[in-house]
Amino acid sequence: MGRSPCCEKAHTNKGAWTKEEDQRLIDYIRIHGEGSWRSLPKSAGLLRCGKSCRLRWINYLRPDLKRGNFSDEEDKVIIKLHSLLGNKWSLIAGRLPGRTDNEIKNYWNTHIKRKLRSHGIDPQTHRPIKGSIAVIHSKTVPSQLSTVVTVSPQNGAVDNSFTIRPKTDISSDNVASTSGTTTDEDIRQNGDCYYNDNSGDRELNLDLTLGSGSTSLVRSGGRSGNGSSADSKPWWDPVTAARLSLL
DNA sequence: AACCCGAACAACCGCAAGCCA
DNA sequence: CTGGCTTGCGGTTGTTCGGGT
Repeated sequence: MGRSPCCEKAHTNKGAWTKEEDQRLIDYIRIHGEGSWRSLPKSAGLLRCGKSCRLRWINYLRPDLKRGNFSDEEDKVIIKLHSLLGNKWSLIAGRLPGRTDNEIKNYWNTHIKRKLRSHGIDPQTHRPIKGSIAVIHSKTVPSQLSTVVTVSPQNGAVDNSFTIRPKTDISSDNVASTSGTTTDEDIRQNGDCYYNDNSGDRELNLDLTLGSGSTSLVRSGGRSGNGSSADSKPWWDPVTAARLSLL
């Protein structure tokens, strides 16, 4: 069958973009807006593949990009989101205004992976690497529909604990929804979880749902165990949540 | 000064999902 | 429903740069 090539390779430039090419792309998008990437290069007078134009715009030229170093807060958000979502860079990027999936992916591969390993944590599984096992205790308080999870790393790190409770028990403050994508809408529809880090005064409301095949913090059964759905799994996973607190 | 090496980041590639006629 | 086209995503590769020897 074979797919038609995304562009006429013989007549397209590759490699680093020149200032002139950047300017052409910026000017064109300023006037015509984003989209129609396939036809854009020709219309804009660029000898580039549409894909390449899109990538250049999204990852480098977009005016709302933050650029510069990642803050500690952003680090934490990335790590926590990655522990829940895995390599879903676009979803993670959607929660970090001004950051792109490519940027986060690169940052993860070059900085965070190393940082986690140095703390004895496997960056892929977010579990302690053999030899630096954390002890996880959890205590559910049914009357309050909340669970207190205590994590005691054995590698000398400071103990940590946090509380998880259904989001409806708290104020309706949400993290800013920046992407406005279907995913965010799904998140709102499918449920959410409130995450409170007891070790400090910051609270991180991840407000997430997950794709298929991952561990989930999302409600999958009755919150109070009264069997409102077929399976009786808790609506959040304390082990996954515990992993978060390690970071 | 020249070389090597690793870190950082930009860009490419293949694939899959979504859209639409 | 089907198939072609477009767009978006994630993995990977290529390039540049800075520090060490």
